[in-house]
Amino acid sequence: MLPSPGTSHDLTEAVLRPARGYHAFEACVEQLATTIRLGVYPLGSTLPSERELAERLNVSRSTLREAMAALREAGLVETRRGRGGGTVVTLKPRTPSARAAARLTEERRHEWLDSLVFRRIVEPGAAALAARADLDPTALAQLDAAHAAVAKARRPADHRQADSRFHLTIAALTGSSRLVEAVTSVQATLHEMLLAIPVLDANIAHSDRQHATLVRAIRRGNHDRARAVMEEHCDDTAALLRGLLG
Amino acid sequence: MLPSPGTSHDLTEAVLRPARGYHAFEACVEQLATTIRLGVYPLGSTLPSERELAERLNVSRSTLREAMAALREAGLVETRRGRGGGTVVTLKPRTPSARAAARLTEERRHEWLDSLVFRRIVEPGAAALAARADLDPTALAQLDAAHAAVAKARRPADHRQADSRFHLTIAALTGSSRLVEAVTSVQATLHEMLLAIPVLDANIAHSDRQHATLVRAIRRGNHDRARAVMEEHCDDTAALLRGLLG
DNA sequence: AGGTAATGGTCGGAGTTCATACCAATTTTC
DNA sequence: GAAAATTGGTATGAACTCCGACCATTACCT
Repeated sequence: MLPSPGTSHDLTEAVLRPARGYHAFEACVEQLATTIRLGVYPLGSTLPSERELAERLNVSRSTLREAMAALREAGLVETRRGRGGGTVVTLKPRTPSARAAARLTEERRHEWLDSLVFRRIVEPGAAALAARADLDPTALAQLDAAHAAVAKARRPADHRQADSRFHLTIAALTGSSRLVEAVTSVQATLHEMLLAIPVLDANIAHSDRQHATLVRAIRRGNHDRARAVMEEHCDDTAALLRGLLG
Repeated sequence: MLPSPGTSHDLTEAVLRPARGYHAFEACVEQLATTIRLGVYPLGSTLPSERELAERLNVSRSTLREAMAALREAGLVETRRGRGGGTVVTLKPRTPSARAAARLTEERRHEWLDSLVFRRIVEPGAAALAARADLDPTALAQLDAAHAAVAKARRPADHRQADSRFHLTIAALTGSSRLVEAVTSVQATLHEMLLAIPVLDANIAHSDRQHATLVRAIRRGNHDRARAVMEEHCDDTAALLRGLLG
């Protein structure tokens, strides 16, 4: 579906996209698994009830239940019945490892690189917007909490999850649901990519410094600075990934 | 575990989105109608064959045909059988008019405003990226053609379509399919909004000047300038719309 | 003129998804 | 301890979607 690079930039080719990529079932599995892996629902937390989730995802409960069964079978969650029961996250965050950067579809690779490009636009935009908004104390507390979680995380897997949450939190601060959607999607892909490469302490330290600078810029309302820092942050990650993934 | 649903900045609330908004049939109608109204397929042009469209939209031919039937019934297209036949666009571009800014769902209004926010991030990003890329002569020709079409358009309806195409063309120049998707979506919403307000010659002239500046910046590879101009362009349109739509 | 190819039009069975109702387990509440 | 409430578990039939094969029409090509 993706035109190979160099193909003519024909509008009609570029604009028409799959009207519906997956079946509802797959879409649910994908979204829930992503949500869990990104740490939106951390280890031990309880997901919303089936009925609520079904409504939220705009899917029948039957379909949602099939998705849940898949997650259960995959070991991401466990389920208890009865009032006060529900579905709890049991997945331990996966530790990044340097395996399997090979075995990549050309299409997949193209998708990944495209995500990096898109990210470099969307996330700096979100950062600038967050800096522009005047944030209420609650919002600032969320930002600080997310930032502290990243800074405190010791094990690489925890750091990875906290990092995702940090970036999602910034997007959520803007109050734009479309932005949140875009960042979620971008972070999901990014998460996949980062699992395929080795993690270096130096990279983490560098990243943490950028996070701190970013938070400062957002709190001060310096949107140009916030954007610039986030751009640099994205560029650094992208360079790392492009280098290691080809 | 789940914070109260009043917090608009809650991650778990913000991240979970409908896994699938429409049925395949509706999605097809929507996308095709949008594509036509945005002028990707101008009046008199022939759409791709049903088999090709079905594959492109990742939908069975039966479903696509139902969508086509809806478009036919709505008067957007006409269909002829046999080799050399196909489906041609018959919709005359609608003339913007000052009606029906009333009768807006609160949700709808929220969606519209959100689109303006998202646009202000995505389109300037696309412009900057297009300026950064070194464009081959074919690409430059497409850019110029799209620009010339906007500048030449006399009737408001034609201008509106040409404007959409111009913005889509810039996104397409970047070669990023995710960006094209984002801009398409944003332009579709924008199109709806602009149909609900009166069009002023002064606005059009102003917009045209910005287009010219933008094209110049892109051709020169001045990405900062390209972004700044596009930001201003978005801000101006947004201000107009926010003012007239409340 | 006749054959070929490309197009839309039609049909039927298989798989998904949906909506609804009801059952079962467990906690909370009184 | 009993009732109520909330949660997951199950079942059924309707509607939608998909796939594949085949038919009908028309233009192009030899």
